[in-house]
Amino acid sequence: MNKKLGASPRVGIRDVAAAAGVSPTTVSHALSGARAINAETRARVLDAAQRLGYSPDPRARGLRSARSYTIGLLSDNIATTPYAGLLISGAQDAAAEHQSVVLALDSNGIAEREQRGISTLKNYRVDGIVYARMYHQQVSVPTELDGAHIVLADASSLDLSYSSVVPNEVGIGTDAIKHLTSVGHRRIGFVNLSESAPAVMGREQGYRQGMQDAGIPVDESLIVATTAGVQGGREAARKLLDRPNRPSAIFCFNDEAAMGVYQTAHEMGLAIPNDLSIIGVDNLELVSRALVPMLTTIALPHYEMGHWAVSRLFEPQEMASADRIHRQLPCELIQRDSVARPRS
Amino acid sequence: MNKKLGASPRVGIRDVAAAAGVSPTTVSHALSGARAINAETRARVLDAAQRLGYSPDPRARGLRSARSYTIGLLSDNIATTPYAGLLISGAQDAAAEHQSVVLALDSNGIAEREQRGISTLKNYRVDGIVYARMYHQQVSVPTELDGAHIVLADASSLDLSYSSVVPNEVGIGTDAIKHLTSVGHRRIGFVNLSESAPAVMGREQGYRQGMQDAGIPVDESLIVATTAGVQGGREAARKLLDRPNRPSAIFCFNDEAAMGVYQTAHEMGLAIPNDLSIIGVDNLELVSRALVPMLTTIALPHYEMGHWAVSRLFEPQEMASADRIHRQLPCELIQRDSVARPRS
DNA sequence: TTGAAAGCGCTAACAG
DNA sequence: CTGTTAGCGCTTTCAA
Repeated sequence: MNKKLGASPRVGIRDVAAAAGVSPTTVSHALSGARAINAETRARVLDAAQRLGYSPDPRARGLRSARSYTIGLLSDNIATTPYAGLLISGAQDAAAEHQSVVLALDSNGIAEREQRGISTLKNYRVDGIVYARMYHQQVSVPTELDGAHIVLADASSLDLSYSSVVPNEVGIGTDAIKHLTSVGHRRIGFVNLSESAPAVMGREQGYRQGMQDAGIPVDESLIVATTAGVQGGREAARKLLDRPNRPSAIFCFNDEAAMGVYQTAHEMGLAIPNDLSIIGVDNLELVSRALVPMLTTIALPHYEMGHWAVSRLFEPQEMASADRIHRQLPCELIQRDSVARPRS
Repeated sequence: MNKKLGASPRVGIRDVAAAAGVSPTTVSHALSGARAINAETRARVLDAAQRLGYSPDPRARGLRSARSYTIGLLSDNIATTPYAGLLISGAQDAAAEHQSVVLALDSNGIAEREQRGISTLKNYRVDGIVYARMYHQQVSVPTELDGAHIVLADASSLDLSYSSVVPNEVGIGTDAIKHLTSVGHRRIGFVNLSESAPAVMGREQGYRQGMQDAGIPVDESLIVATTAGVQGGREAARKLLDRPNRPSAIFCFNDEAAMGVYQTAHEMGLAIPNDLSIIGVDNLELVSRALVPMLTTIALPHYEMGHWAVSRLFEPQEMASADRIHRQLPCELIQRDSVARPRS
């Protein structure tokens, strides 16, 4: 007991070679498909490998072929942010499709930890790096990463020399408004953050676009910028609802803000969705399913971003050409119970 | 541009050896401390290594020395569960302290994915495995892992042949009750889950213990088992509060249940904390800070469990002896605004 | 206290 | 289509 994993003398490529009556080279190529092999020989090798439970040691493989079969994932706070961990899951799945694995390192937003993370990834000779953020933001890639094979996830950078994948922020706005106008709303408030981030700008643009698409002139007083968090949502709702001609629906920057709007609506005796329809962004199940009534919201494609980023790292064009792709992924509207047609 | 990471011909042990005027062997030993080296020579080597920015390739190292400098972390849904990702952070930090890295694989609760994860970890020749769960539960370690070097995190198993680390569930209960009784509560409700899990049993035991410690006989009708989720909290609160002699405080199995209790209290026109004090477990910031008033709760030691588990893997005793440690970590009470002394 | 040689498990380069 | 040889970068043996 307490043997090391694989203590039973691991079967190596020589064992398979012996069993199949061929050379190790042939086994290697039969398994990797790197060169043409007689079909029958190949079958014999595959069979032997299977029987012996052989699978190549990625370290030895990498040592020789200058690949590590490992992708690095450098993030700020993803591991500790609700559901953003899905980005990691997506990355893992994509890596697995290429017989690779992901080494996820979370800097927790601390610069020094990021530095160490970069060193670690370099040490482990990762084949590529996903540089990710927990929410869509503009980043500048650390210079220590220069020359590395990098894709940005849930982040974009000023210089466009890295491929990147982010949510379609404008689409989030237009989809939300489209959903609201389609059930009859015309006075629609927008609770936005008072920061300058891609998500903030994009969703506002989408809001304006959506209103325009519905032929509704934008009433600037219906757009209120507030601070992050539930508290911000409460305050913004107060401004929006505490007036004679209040909106019949509110599009919230995220679910947290929406939660604040719920609270204010409750205080004011407004019934959701009949007196006020609400739509959020994030699909934080913990919040959106807990609210009464359950919140209609737009889910961010975390899993998909992680998957796309890693897949991209494996594409030959990414390696070869200078053409970078900047992809915006669509976001899904999750219909629950906080939207209804307006009264009257 | 677009060179591979470390394309600039990486400095190897030979370069350092040349620069320091010694053999590669000496460099290796000077850096690893595996054998005695003349202090001056050693200094020269260290200096050269530093200057050249050398650090050994873990793959080559591992290939020779039968270690991979990699710890595997096999979990069910940790990456996608709010804040449980902290367990991974803790594991990473502990691994870094031992020049290692963690390969985190999330099965998403799918058996087939777990199987593949195990194969992957075996392939990568990890030095040890943390078998983790997103919440404290009883597990049986897959037989495929037999012979591996394993520690359980946020999980325990029937056979005690693996070291494990879990939250002190009983302590959670006694701490909660102690806090409540210390401000004067005597009729304290307990909203528990109707499952049979270590957390459920442990917290109830802690509740009883806490009441006993305060010299208060347990009123069985004050303990109500309900389903998981906010909805369960709402129903349980209804049972507890809709009676003449209602409790002045409620200890909730978790924050979600607490959220449900808040909602019911609101509906019934009960003011928190003055009419009803509430205490939760989990410290889901998204929930506990969002509620009005903010929720007093008990935080689970996710980070610490991850850290402990990996640290344990590196301890020689763990390797050598059959003595397994089953550790219960203390949990911190986070005081916010949902507890006050009862109305006379 | 140090160095030279061998080899971890695999794949690339070079034959045939 | 297949095999032989060499060597990835390091650490371990063995020898001095």
